[in-house]
Amino acid sequence: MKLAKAYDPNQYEPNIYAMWEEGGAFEPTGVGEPFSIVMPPPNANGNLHMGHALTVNLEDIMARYYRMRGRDVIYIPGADHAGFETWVVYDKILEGQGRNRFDFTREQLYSQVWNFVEQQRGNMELQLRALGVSASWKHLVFTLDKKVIDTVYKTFKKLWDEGLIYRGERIVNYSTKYQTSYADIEVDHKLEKGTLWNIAYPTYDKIGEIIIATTRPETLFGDTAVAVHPDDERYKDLIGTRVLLPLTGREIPIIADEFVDPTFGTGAVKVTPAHDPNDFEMSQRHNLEKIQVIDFDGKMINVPSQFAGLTVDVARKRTLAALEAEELLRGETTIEHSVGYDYKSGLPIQPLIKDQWFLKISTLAKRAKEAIEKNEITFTPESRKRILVQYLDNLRDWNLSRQIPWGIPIPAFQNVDDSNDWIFDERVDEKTISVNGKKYQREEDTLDTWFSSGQWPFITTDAMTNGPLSRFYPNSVMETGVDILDRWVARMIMLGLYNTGKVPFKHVYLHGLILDEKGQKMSKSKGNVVNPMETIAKYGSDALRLGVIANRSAGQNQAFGIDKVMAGRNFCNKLWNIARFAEDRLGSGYRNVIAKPMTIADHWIIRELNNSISDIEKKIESYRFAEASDTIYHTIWDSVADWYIEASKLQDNPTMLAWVMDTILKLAHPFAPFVTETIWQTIPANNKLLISSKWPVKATYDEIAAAEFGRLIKLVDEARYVIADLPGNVRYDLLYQNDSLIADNRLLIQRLAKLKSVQMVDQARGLRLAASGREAWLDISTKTLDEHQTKLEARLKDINALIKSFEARLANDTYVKKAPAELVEETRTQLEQKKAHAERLVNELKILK
RNA sequence: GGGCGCUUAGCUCAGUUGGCUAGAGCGCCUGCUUUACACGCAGGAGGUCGGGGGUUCGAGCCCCUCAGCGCCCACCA
Repeated sequence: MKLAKAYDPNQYEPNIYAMWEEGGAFEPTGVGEPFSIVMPPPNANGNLHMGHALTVNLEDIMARYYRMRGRDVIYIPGADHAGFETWVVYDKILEGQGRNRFDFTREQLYSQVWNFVEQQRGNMELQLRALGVSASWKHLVFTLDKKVIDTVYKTFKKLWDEGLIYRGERIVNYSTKYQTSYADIEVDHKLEKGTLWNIAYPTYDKIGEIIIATTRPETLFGDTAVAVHPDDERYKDLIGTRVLLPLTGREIPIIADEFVDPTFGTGAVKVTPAHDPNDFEMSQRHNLEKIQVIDFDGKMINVPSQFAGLTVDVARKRTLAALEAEELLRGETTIEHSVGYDYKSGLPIQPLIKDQWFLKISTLAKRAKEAIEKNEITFTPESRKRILVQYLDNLRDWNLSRQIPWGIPIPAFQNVDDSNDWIFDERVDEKTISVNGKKYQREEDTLDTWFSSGQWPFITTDAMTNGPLSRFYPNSVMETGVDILDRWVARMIMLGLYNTGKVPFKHVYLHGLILDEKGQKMSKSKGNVVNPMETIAKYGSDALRLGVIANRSAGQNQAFGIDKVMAGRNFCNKLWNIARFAEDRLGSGYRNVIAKPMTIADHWIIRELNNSISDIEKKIESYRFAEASDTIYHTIWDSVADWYIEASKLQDNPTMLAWVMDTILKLAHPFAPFVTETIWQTIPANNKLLISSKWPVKATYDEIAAAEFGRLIKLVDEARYVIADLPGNVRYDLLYQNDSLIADNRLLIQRLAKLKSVQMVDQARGLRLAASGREAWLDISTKTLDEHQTKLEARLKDINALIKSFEARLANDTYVKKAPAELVEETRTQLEQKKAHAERLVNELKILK
């Protein structure tokens, strides 16, 4: 097969992928030490974005690398029903149809969304294939698969039986837009300026008054007390008395509670148990009534008729106006406070009282913390470990209930005759069940998605049932975004330890966000999203992979630059052209890939590639992917293409060229899987797939020969550098005396340095190549030499500066004594070399004078 | 109120336990129809590593401090 001049990725990628998949290359071999990565499941219903591209590319690099290293690798793909996220999308569709969720039953909605997701699914999986993931499709898990639900229910039951799950009336973060409660973490807190109003509450005898301070006057209808600090002298006499709640005339008590900060506002605070978490807690302590005045749709209830049905904003204005009319406003101040917003709709979150299912978190969190502190799980970057521990320390009980139909139903039923009698039962498809002659009604809420995705590592590997994949639990690495460290990683650790007694994974690698070119977060609303599929169509999948991982360090947010992708595309083309060169030289019959070095270039390239092999191993294994990729790029481009290939044009050694090809294709494969496999397939001797072949091993070489070629490079470099400075575009003769390196490689040096000739002379003349220190001169005229004089002087100045700094270092006794002997020795050698170089330059300049 | 991160070439960023004569990609400048590649070849310019102080033989890296930018967590009305 004759390779085209330029690599066209789109022509090959789909076929290559199909070849891998059909060849079973993604399946674990069952041989070797297990290595496992579970993909954070992308939303089944959406398109992939750049963040996904980064995630799966990093994961796939590890999967391919360890597979080639002989490990028993599984990379398990997934698809997420993305409960609330998907629900928001579907809710919009309903809205567009002029309907809402209350027009349907839970079953109807569930099956509608199921169908909707069904239509979209597959799309995401095709996109993952385009990204080149070597994932085991056979083992793909969808977050609503039966085995997921079964395991989740088992976990729920276990927690229930052990008393860790309870139902309680609590203040929850409520989205009035989507009519569901949120976890604490789903609330966006924004620091903003607000008004603190002082409002007078008349004493019961209407003679005095107590002034409270509040940012939410509209909730006063739900007040059931006024609280002051027990030690506050100002209010001491009022404690235990009653005040009249403005606009209603209802009598409420003045209570004393340590919670109140006497220095804030007026030192007196209204207590609204149904709409404020602190007030709720006070109400528990003081046995206060809870009156809900904001309904789940965000409108006022249980208030005087002129306020009923108003939205919160309008109610606030009217309440203030009414208070004003009654002359109860006592001024206002501006304060900065944090307000919770719905992370989806951007509307304020209403703290509301609701019966919800909670998971007691403290024992789970404590265990997770211990495992992390004992380094049973390690982190890249390491600094995130502390953040996670801190998070676990402050975690409160987890609200598991969501009032959305798209999710896993909570398997709980309530006795219709005894509201306190709840039982666990998995028959969630039935509205009512009867147990022991009693009738039970099902819970209509669903579980928070993170409750099920928090169990992902042991669900996907069937660790609970000891299935064939259970050897892959704990997972080797969990790779995901820093942004879901607490909401996902923390929960996987807690639930993993709880359920299996083992950590769910041994290492956590966290990548940063991909920002747009200006450093802004990519988002649909800003319209700055770069679609990875478009990038692939334009530059190829490998180019995207190389571009997206380039120059990126763990945990660090970084802008996406198309120039890196273009560099990746160019690299693939370089690789392609190296292959074309090899094809020319080797024809189609070579199969011997045992390195048999003959020339000094051969020895040198073995040394270079040997170094790269260990370097890349070290970097991948320590999660420094960008550095590993950079090493491959420069090894192949600089060492192989620019030096070795150029050298082998004159001194060819087919077995070596074959070995070099073999080695670089393997080294580059995890980072550019498509182009390397494409090339591999053009080599007839390779009847196997590259993806399934073994990682390259080092070859033996002669150090002296390798060093010789190193010196040749130095000479050529200097010749090129000097010639580039000389005027015009002239080819010069290189003269030498008594120099076997030059004598043995005359033609090679001539070609590489673009010289007219390389000749041995008795009498030297022209310009000595002073830096490389060889007995070599460029044969240039005195006139040209003269013109070159200032350049020489500038170089001499630089070298003298270096000499001075080396000398100063060596003159320093403590340096010589304290620095490692090796380093001191190196400094001495460098000094000698620079001195010799300077001396040669001085001689050149003398000749000119 | 706590916590974290960033500040290195014109731009986007690397830089592992301190050894640096500070790197990459892109951009820029000068040459090149060299028979694998212009998605290329050869050469080059460009940095007081945010400011100040300290530790050390030696600091981009460690410590203190100041400034600017960004992020996360937190139930103070």
